[in-house]
Amino acid sequence: MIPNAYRSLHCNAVRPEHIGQTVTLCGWVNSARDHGGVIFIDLRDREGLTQVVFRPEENAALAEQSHTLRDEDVIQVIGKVAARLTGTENAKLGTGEVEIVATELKVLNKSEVLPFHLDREMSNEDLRMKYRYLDLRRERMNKNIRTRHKITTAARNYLDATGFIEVETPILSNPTPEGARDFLVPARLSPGKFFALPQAPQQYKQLLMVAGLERYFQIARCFRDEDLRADRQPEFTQIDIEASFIEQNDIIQLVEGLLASMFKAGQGVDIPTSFQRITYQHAMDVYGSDKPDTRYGLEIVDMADVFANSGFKIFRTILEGGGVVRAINAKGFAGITTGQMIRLNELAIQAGMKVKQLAFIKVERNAEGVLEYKSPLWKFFGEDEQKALIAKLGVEENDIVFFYAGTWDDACNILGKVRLEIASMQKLTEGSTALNFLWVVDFPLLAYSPEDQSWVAVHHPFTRPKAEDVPLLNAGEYGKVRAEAYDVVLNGYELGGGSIRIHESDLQAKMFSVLGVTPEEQELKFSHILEAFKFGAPPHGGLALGLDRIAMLVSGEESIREVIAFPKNNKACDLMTDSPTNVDFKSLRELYVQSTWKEKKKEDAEAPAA
RNA sequence: GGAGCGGUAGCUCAAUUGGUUAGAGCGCCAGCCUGUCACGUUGGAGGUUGCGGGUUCAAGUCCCGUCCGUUCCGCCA
Repeated sequence: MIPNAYRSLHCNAVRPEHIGQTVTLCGWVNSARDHGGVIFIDLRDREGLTQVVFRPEENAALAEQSHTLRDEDVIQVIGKVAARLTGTENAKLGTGEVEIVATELKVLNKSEVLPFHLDREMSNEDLRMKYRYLDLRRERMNKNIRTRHKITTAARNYLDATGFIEVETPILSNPTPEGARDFLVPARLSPGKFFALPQAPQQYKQLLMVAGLERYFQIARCFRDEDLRADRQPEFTQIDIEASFIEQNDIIQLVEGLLASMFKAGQGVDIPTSFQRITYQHAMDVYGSDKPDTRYGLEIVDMADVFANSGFKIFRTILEGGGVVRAINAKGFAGITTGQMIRLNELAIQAGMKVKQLAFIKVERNAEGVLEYKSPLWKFFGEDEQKALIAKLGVEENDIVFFYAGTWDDACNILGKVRLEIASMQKLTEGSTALNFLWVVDFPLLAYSPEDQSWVAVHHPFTRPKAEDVPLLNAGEYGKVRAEAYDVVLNGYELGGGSIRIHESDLQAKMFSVLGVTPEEQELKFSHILEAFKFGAPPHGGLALGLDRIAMLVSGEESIREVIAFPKNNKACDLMTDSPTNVDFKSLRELYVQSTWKEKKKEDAEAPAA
């Protein structure tokens, strides 16, 4: 801290070495302990606390003044640093061996009583958001905001050191044809036209590669007008990266180093700089998710070989029809409650399960000490099947095995969700400090959308197909084409993702046509990028990391709201500033915009009862 | 758009099967208190139980509607 007229030290900096010195401190009254005679004030600034003592026998007028201090008053104190009386040291404070014997007190600003306690956790989110500036005074929030600063700085430093150049791209840009809903901004000088806020600087960063920048990054604010979640806000921040003359492996190594520097800065931990890599296919098969949490097992096991010739007709028929039979062994979860079972089934039904109940086998020892396989379907299995099943799943006493038989898509989706819910019910990650980073690679390039009755890009339309799969693309086997795309995952959270891009205009045009973008639309919406690719676009690729999620995980929080200074609530409103807000007719008219929104009519209270 | 959980004093929560004047801790205000650090202590103020309707002799509690918060599903290239 640079001393100035307001203060000579931060509160937390006062140490025994200062004993005898006169210091000036500023801050907030954290607590005032008035003993009638002597008064203690804990003075707080952003760095910490120092105890200030006022004694009537030394300065009666000053002591009298100190009686009027209330919590959160902003004050300046001049005083002499003294050792605390023997036996009154406070080991809980960094400054607990010393105190300031005040000689001058200036009240810089009185505070009204706060609407909530700063030193206690709150459950009233409304109130926290309305008084966010007070919420941020709390130690936890102060720490979160500063941790975010540290990891952002670490990222900047790392990327600068590895040759990346920070470039700002436009916030006012064009709507994205596919993907999330855009926030629109009316363009007054182009009547009737609109800008959109960027969902990501995707096209700009690729054009910077065409521009020959070779290595670009940006701490980029992005906007998506979709419904919110604990880890999704309408505006959020990405560490956006793009580089030329690189391959997937180069990006992966770069990002491993980048994340290591960020976790080092934020948490002080050294994470391994070579993460496990698994294919999308493997992730879906074994975890039923493309962002698997590998802090626990509960792996999904394919049971096709066990049931291929099963006497249990349902399983056999599904297998013969090209479906799958898969199982999860929840170790030690035979004590599942009825309520938990109901919840699992509800979850599975919501995820697309066609039957009412998940098939299961529960293994418990009965009163006679004999192992019992309690299950609606155990009796349908032959003895060999039973043995094979037990061996394959490692079934033991107190386990419960859940089955799903159906299409591969449904099995992944349903068992993936069941797996997460069981882990939550069994509290498998409680108290865990594990950081399970991994890469998911070889994503499919395209997925068929039954709603749109067309193929859509799994990542985005600029993603490069794997070279060896291009023949499949040309042959129209769209579902089998894999992409040069990769996601980085931590403990079940997608931290970021990216791809090697298409840099040839003919391949890009081919991709657009597969996606059902007509030549006219291509010309209208993408002519700039298609044209740019004709002028010597280098091979390039990149990735974007969700800074908010990383900050959340580094801080051990469960919502990104806790690491964003001024977040929006569930309805995308800011309760502090009461935004969004109505605008008057004149403002709208200037923009050539008219609202069609009508307030719902109140129910006719006057109407006679029917 | 759908589902779950929640809404009681400024804050955090309690209130049995529907039954007395809706309580506690913290905070606040006032008094006392010269070594506390979540100071102590005595007293006091503070409530449209989110809102509207209904059932009932009686509703914080049951029913219907609605609003708000939150979590999840849908959605998020």
